[in-house]
Amino acid sequence: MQVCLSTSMNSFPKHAHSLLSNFNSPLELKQAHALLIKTNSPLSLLPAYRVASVCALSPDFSYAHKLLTQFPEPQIDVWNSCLKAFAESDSPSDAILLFSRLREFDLLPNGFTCAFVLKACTALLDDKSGRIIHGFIEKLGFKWNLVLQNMILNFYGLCGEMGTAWLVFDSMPERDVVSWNVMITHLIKSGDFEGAYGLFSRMPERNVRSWTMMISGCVHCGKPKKGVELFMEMEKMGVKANEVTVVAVLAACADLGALDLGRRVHEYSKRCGFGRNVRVSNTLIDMYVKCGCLEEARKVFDEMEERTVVSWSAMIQGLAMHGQAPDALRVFSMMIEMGVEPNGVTFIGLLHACSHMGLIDEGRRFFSGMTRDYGIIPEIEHYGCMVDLLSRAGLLQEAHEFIMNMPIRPNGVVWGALLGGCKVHKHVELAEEATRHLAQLDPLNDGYYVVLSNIYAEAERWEDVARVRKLMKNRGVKKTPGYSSIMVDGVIHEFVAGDDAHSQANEIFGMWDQLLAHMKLRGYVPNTSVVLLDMDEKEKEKFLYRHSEKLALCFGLISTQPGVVIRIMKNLRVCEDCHAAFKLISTIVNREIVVRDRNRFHCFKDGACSCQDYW
DNA sequence: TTAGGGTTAG
Repeated sequence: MQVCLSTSMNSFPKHAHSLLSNFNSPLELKQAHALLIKTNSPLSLLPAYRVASVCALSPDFSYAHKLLTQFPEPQIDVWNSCLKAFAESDSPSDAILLFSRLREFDLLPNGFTCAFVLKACTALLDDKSGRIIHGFIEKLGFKWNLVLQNMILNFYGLCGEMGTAWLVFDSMPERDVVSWNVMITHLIKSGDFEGAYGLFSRMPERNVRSWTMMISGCVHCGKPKKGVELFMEMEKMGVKANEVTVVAVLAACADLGALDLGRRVHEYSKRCGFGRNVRVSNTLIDMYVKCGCLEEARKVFDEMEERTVVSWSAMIQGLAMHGQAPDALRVFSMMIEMGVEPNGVTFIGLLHACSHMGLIDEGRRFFSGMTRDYGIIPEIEHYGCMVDLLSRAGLLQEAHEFIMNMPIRPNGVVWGALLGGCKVHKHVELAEEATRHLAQLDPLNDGYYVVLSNIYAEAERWEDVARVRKLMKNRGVKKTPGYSSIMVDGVIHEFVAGDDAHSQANEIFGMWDQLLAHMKLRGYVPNTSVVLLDMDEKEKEKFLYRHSEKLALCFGLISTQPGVVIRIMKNLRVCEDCHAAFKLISTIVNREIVVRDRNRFHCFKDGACSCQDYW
């Protein structure tokens, strides 16, 4: 053997040594292999671990496989290295293929073997092979291995087999924090929030991951308030938040519009040096956007050293939500100039921007350009944006034709967008058609019945209004009550229409009376047409003056210092009368009023709104 | 060898 090697060293003095021990690529390995064959040297001259790992880098599985099966004195460790590499490669199924040949070589799998094959099964979501490995692990007595058990739990969770995951979890002789965390994460993903929270409450010990998972789980399950509460509890217990925790709690702040906490977390994040983390910055952009602070979002965006397509898309979407379509389009141009490839979400933001500002031609161009120039196939969301764009602009027939010609089946949102346009442009027939589809697609969504009933009310078709109400009652659909909230000194105050339950109700009503007097001097006429109830004018006015957003605004005015920006959140859309009133009030009190409604922002300043009355 | 994170139409 030594002779052969020295012969080869003499023939290829410079490359031989390096080739035989330092190969790092499949090509170099093939050259080294060829050298051994040429010099009649044994394969064992190649270091086994290196063979295994480089084999797995090769797209040529059969070559790797051949080399491994020819290897003298097969060792399970060498196979394991190869299995690991294949499990982590682009074709994890090769790991399973390799595993199936172990028996031919009289090799007994050990715990690592199972771990790597299980990893491959997990990557492939191959529950058949996974079950075989699970059986294997039990048969071979690796049950004591907690890591393997946790991997099995994770595997069943990923395959969506929570029943089996519970069986494994319940039968585990001991569990560590990972076992609990794995169960919680999959319960959240399967939509069982209560189950996940139940486990979280019962955990014997929690680490920062447990807290983070639960906070982000709250956000994903639509419980951002609970997420914020958990974050506070976590802080109280002295658990230090990391980048991932910061992302989770910022997402909760974004959903809640909790600017104070969002700012505090931003400061904390800077102190901890998380500022360079792209995901943290992306979430900060979104948080500031959704808390109505476009300038601060822009500042975070501008200061980023590295931006991904998500950063650009979040900024475009933010500008769209704030009615800054020209800026959104400029940011898109910058993105393209910098060579960042847009994705489907980028175009949702762009179409959203166009739709909210009535930029019909630009919207049409983006819609056709996304496939032509960037190869992105429009999805249902893009069609939804287009229907919204056309319907808002009053092109209702075109929107209808667009829906009829869609290559994918329109969903409730698409017909809902047409219905919204019918409300603005008072088109009863098309509204009825849209509602017929919506009754099939989304029969329990109260919003659509309410819009149709409002369309009839505006046309003074009270019998039809009554008919829709009856339909809602028969189907058990209830109207979501509208409410507005405002945060003062860290406390959220919520108001519903006609609310007199607030401890300062009298001062709130007094403030409204003062404002009303000023507004009337400036030509305000209450727009009672938005009160869609069959009652007399005076009653309607009284009703109008107690809208939840007006109450929240008056409370904001009596409880904050002059000049401070007032931020209000509303769960539904702002009504037309409140919109007109807020424009006037912004001049009377010389304040900026930011209202976040169901799907966009209205920034009232000096008698105008950032939406330019197009919403 | 095991668990957590960002933008998404009305």
